[in-house]
Amino acid sequence: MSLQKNASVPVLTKGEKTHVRLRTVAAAEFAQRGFHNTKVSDIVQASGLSQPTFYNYFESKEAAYEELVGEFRRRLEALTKTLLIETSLSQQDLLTSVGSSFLQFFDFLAEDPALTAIGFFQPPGCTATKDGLASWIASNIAKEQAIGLFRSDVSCARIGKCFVGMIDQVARDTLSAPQRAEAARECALLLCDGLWLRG
Amino acid sequence: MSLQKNASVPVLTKGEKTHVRLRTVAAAEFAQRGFHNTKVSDIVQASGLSQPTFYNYFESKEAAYEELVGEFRRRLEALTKTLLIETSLSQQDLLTSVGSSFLQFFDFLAEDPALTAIGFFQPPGCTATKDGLASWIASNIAKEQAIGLFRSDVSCARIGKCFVGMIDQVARDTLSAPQRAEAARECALLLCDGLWLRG
Amino acid sequence: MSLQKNASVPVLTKGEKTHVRLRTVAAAEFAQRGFHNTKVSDIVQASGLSQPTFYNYFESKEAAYEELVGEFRRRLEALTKTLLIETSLSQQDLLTSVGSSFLQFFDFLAEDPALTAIGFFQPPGCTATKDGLASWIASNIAKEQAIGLFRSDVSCARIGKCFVGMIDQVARDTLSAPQRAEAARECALLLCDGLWLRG
Amino acid sequence: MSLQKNASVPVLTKGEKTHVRLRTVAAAEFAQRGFHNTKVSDIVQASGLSQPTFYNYFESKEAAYEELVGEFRRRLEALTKTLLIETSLSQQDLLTSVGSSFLQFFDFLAEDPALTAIGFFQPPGCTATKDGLASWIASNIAKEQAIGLFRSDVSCARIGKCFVGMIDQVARDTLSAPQRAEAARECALLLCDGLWLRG
DNA sequence: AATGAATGAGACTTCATTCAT
DNA sequence: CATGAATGAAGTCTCATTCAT
Repeated sequence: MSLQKNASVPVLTKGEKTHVRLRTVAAAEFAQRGFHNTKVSDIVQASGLSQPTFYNYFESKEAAYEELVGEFRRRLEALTKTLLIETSLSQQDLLTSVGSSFLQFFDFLAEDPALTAIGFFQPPGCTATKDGLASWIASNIAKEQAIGLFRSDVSCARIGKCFVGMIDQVARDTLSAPQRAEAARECALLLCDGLWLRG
Repeated sequence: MSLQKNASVPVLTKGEKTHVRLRTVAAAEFAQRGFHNTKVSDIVQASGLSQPTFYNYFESKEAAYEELVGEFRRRLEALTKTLLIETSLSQQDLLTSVGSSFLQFFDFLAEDPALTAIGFFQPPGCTATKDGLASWIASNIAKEQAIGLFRSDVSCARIGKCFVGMIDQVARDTLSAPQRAEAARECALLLCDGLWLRG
Repeated sequence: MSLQKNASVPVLTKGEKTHVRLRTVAAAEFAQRGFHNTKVSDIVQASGLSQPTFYNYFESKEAAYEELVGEFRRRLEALTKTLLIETSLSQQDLLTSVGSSFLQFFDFLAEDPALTAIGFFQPPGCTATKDGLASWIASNIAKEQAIGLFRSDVSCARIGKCFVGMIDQVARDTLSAPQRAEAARECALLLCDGLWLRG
Repeated sequence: MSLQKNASVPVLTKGEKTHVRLRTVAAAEFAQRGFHNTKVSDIVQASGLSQPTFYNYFESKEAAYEELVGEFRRRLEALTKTLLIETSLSQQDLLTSVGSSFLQFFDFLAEDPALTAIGFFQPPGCTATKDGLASWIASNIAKEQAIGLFRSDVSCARIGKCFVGMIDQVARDTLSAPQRAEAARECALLLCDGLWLRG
């Protein structure tokens, strides 16, 4: 038994545990009530702590919010990076692949609903997050256009925005895993195949 | 030419003019700063009026906001109703028609930017507005599916949401008239034709 | 037909009628809600008039209130003056006479309930009114003590206050005419005969 | 003598002391100016505190007022309960006993003049307090009538009201201890013996 | 005789934030 | 590490009152 072993188990000091608790509770409160309608006193009360303690761990209410939004964005960016398609595919495989991308976004957004609400759906942060996402996706698309996967007569930026818009509206509802799969399939179908009946 | 003719010109009383001014200024302030960061004192100051006057025309700050949001939604719903396609079209004409719908939405959203910000982009009202729009569009789509214009293997509700999501993200930027035309064309292309290159 | 005749019929100008209406409505509103909770806007709304009109007839909200209180006090003082007993009476007749005084007070207070509420039961005016009444009664009592009608080992001022206190508490409830008669009889009994059983 | 002894001395925390101070000052201010004319800013200024502090200890201005009125009523009810006469007495002793009851009320009302003003003399609470007192007294009287101490041809409710009315009017003036004794004696005389001279 | 329109002055209440312990 | 206690700074809303017509 080496000490190494303990290193893998997260050993949190009391202070770190408090920080985590505050972050978790803050996320839940912000998600439920929105930034403006959440009071610091709500957060500490739900945490069983006092107000000054909150300020031991966060510069301000706004800083706490930023911290949460920032965390969400980092995760989202990381995910997006993994979704780049790097090789040519058949149309059928492309459909599957795009569907998988949608699904991974939907799953990601469903994973931590409070954080998602704060980072993706709620003002004041949601706009910037979506702009970021749109540009990350656009940058993927640009590469995919370059290898001839996608049409190039629509700008990658535009496609990125449309992609984000679809995700945004569709993921707004809380969806079960099968519902997410279905939604991803339909979104892919729409985006790849287009709106109308084909002969 | 008799004085009668003036009867057709809207003659506003002083009070009505004040109401209009307050509404206009309030819309601008709300649009610029958001609901929570707009103070009644900002609005009246920018209107050259006193605070109590505000309360002569609106129940509360919130009521004023609702009034503006409501107005926006009514207009948006009316527009949407006019965009139903009622006859079968060739693929080419359909593309044009869908493009025209996008364009009309973009033009509408650009027409009164302050009101649009409040009703469409800003919390707390934007979610409900978009849900409304999605359902109005879905109801159009359902009819269009029924006459065989659009594929039916994706639910009209889903298509409505995707449509709204695209509009939302694309219209977020302030666009000039030609930019809007371009954007509408591309969105239509994407939604009708799909993402990839066709042989 | 002489013009004299019309003199007996109250011929009110439009302005006088408005004044009366405002006074009546104001009395009702003040009585119902109290001075502080009655808004000038309540009064004029209930009168079908506008706020500036109120100020055509009263200096201020407070002045209107004073006018009503003053009117009540004048009537009450006049009544009290008529209740002086000027001749010696048998004990039985005295009881009747004191009972009659109580009854006249109760009837008076029931006559115009709104005005009574304002002048007799409600602050801020009620204290002064009762002090006035107590002193008017005391002055009657003094004379009645002088002619040997009442005991003199309790000061007339004290008796006046007790009298007023009894009236106040007993008349607080809205009483029907028979209830008032009964109340007056009991009060007289108590005040003349005393609290206990006599052999 | 151990430190233990201090345990019997009420040790108030800083917060409790602040609460007490605010209550005391609030009572004085309310008593002096009345509820409507007392501003929270008056109270905190006279307490050397800031406005938010007031709201740390009371829900609202009204709640603070209620707290004071409630305290007064509780004390008054407790006192009244002790004044029930449970044994038969001679007329002379009864007079003394009733006089003592009056005196105890007068002393009680003089004890904490600010609280008395709020709970007993001032609107909006005074009416309910007096109704309460009248009914508590009536309930004593009922028992005293049952054992033949008092006449039963006047209802205990009526006697209760008269008793309260007398207390109310007589105690209105600020009286010194000897004046209170004199007042109590005269009131007892009046209530027991009646108004007129006896042979 | 009456009013549409406007306001000065101020009250209550809230909340993020800090100090001293 | 944690908190009891306190507050600066605002913000919404109310209401008696007045001006100009």
